[in-house]
Amino acid sequence: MATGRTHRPATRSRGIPEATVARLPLYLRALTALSERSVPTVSSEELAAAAGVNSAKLRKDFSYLGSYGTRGVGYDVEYLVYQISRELGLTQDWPVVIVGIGNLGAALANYGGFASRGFRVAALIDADPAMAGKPVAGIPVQHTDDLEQIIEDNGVSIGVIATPAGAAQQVCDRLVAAGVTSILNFAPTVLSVPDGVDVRKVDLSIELQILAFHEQRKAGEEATPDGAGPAAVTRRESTDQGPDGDVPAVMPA
Amino acid sequence: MATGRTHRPATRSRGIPEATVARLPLYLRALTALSERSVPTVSSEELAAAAGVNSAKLRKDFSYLGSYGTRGVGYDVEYLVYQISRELGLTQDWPVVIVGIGNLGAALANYGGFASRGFRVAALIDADPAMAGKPVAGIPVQHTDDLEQIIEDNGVSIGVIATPAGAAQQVCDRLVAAGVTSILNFAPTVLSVPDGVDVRKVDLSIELQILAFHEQRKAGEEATPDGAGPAAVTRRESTDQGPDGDVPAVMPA
DNA sequence: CCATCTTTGTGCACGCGTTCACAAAGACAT
DNA sequence: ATGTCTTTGTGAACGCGTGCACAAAGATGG
Repeated sequence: MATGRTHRPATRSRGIPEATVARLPLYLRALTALSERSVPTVSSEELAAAAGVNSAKLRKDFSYLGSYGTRGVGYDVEYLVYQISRELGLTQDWPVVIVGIGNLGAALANYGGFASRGFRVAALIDADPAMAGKPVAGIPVQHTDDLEQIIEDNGVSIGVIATPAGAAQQVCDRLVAAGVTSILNFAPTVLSVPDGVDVRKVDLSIELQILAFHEQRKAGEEATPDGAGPAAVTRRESTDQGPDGDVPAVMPA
Repeated sequence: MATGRTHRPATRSRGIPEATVARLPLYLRALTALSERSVPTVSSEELAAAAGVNSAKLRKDFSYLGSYGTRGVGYDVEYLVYQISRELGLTQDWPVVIVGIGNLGAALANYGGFASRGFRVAALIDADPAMAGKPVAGIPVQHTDDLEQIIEDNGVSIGVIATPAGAAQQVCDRLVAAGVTSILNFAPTVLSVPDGVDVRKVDLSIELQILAFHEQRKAGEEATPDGAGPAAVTRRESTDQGPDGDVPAVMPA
């Protein structure tokens, strides 16, 4: 998982558990694919397989939304697509601003997955004056000075931060002051926001580090006299200096 | 949270809970910043604030690694940086391949956060013959045909998939067959992998949808006769057609 | 050497999330 | 109308993660 909710300590939003909300987009995607293939109904078992989850979990998730299934038959695909879309708020238009148009910001601006689900890139904002006016993904980049005005003019409530870490908190503060109440943060920093503002974090480096942890564990399984992991892959040389190497830090960070 | 572990159902890897592992990179980042400012020691309270977590949680997390603190004083910054780095496997070199060099793939290749933490971009791979040989982030793009050879030559065990959704599973299968055992997936698809392979997913569109859900909830709080949410922002027109609108699906998906 | 003060490490309780297993509900055939 | 068969919806048990609150440990000063 590349994210971690920051604020809002798992408070059930309206009877719908946070964990369920996080899976709804997954179901929606699977259902949309079925819809395009004109499949009329689907069972919890089939849909669960397509979404990569347990079928009991899926049924319980849907039970929070209401009783939308038909026993003995399954769920009506089109109807469920609509219900989930409505629950997620995707039946309305969400203008979004992206702040920080570097490599990542530009990639996000070009990302098709946004526009296709009710999210409209209302503006691109960057602090570099040289960027101003230059079009990225067909949208002219605007300068940070006009941030507040842009937010207000477009009624933006969702902001995406793709700036360097050093600028993120400052940008965040300005977004919040201008009325933004939801932030998707790609900068590798902990943002502090007032109550009522939601922050979700996407950190590429953290994801890789978690993978590295598990990878190291797999590689080290050859040594454990334990259950003897099946066919331990010995691909990399062991840099270990014993289980308690006391060498002082050398990591560049 | 932009991620969700797919495989490996929360199995404690070696006494260290999955949730703790996911926070270690966060602590490491905060500690690195302290180290650069030459701060010798730090208390659990201070470090927790910097990492944005509860101090009791932080102490419990560290207790899984061992007793690295000194009561009455706190934790030695340099020592802790080393211990966490070692635990995460960052004291060794991790060659990584990125498959799919579009907007996102190119942005990832340029992303500095990788190289700075022991992750080395060993190769960039794309299916478009026109891309072959063209340098991105100083690294020449290679063709998909050579995928297996590249994995083997570089001893790669971590792969990043940034292809379109349609190609992801196929690329995944080839990566796994070639020996990759950890995958970071940016494509909006559920990947199926054999046991022993870890997949982490980063899905930008899902993150936005989760934010939209909470945003909608905030906006709709004006109507609830309940506790009367403080100063409900009435920024967007209510598209609601009653709490149980029975309109058939219209979403484009 | 003793007293005091700070901070760690953890026992414990609580709540959320997951999963099993089954009763209720409806479709469908006869 | 009745019986069978499929699939939903959910009660209940279990396990993980979180946070409180405190005892143990060590530093520091007299």
